Amino acid sequence: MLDEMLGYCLRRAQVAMFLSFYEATRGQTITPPRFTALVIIGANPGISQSTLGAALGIARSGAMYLTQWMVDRKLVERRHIPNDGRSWGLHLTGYGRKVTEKMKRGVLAQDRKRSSVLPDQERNELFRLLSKLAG
Amino acid sequence: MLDEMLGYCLRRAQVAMFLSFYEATRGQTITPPRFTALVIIGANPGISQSTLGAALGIARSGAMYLTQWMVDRKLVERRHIPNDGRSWGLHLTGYGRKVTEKMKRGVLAQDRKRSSVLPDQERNELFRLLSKLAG
DNA sequence: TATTGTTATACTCTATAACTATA
DNA sequence: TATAGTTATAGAGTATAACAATA
Repeated sequence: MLDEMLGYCLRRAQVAMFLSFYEATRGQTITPPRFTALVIIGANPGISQSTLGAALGIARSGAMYLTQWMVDRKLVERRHIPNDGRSWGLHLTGYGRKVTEKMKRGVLAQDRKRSSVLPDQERNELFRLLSKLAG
Repeated sequence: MLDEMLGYCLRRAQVAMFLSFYEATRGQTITPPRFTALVIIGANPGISQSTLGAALGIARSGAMYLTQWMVDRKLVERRHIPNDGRSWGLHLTGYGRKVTEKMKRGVLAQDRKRSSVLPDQERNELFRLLSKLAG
């Protein structure tokens, strides 16, 4: 009965793709949320912790926890924002940028490799159908 | 860049489908793993805790935790297996069967409803592509 | 008053390891 | 020895609530 549900079918495919992520980041302590956070900060330098949390769908305190993890590893640094003493802007460090770029290449390549069971035309069709479903 | 990754696209679609699950089970404390466990036990009466855990991909102790949750709510009962004093067989109670059947209808209907943004032909194609991907 | 970051605390789910009783 | 269940314990990740500093 579970096989008739699109939700479960999606879940299984997602688990399979997660294995690719895991393989691409083996040995590192990077999880999908951490990786996503690094990519988001890289693409939006100066983003605040709260905004990052909102983008990831987690609470402020969780964003703090996640940010601290990246700061402790010198991947990210907090910089004061002018004209607002409350909030910090998040930026990748030089090291963080290097690590993130390397991970991006690895994760993308592995994602491509795993999804290569589908010819390009089917892969594109899958993207289209998933986007339609996600709304 | 995340948009180019099938893994992330799958994740987003899966989150959207999860909302359907959440709506279908609103007010109950049923999670996907709990629902899955009930469906599996219903389809495999007498299954052992360890086998259930293996099917769900969790450790023995986790299967114990999950089973106890269902037993506490009178959804499932443990029955001794003849000729083996170690293991228990898991069975839905009458009440558990009723609850499970009702949830199955609700979850299936909601899954159908959410995926109805896709015409049947596209929905079937999505199933096919996802299965191919999941291997 | 509202917002940002922070801290304290608790809860859920998961894992590992040790224990028991059976096999 | 090996297996099923159980228990104790610990960890990650999340949430809520309260607080300080700032707006």
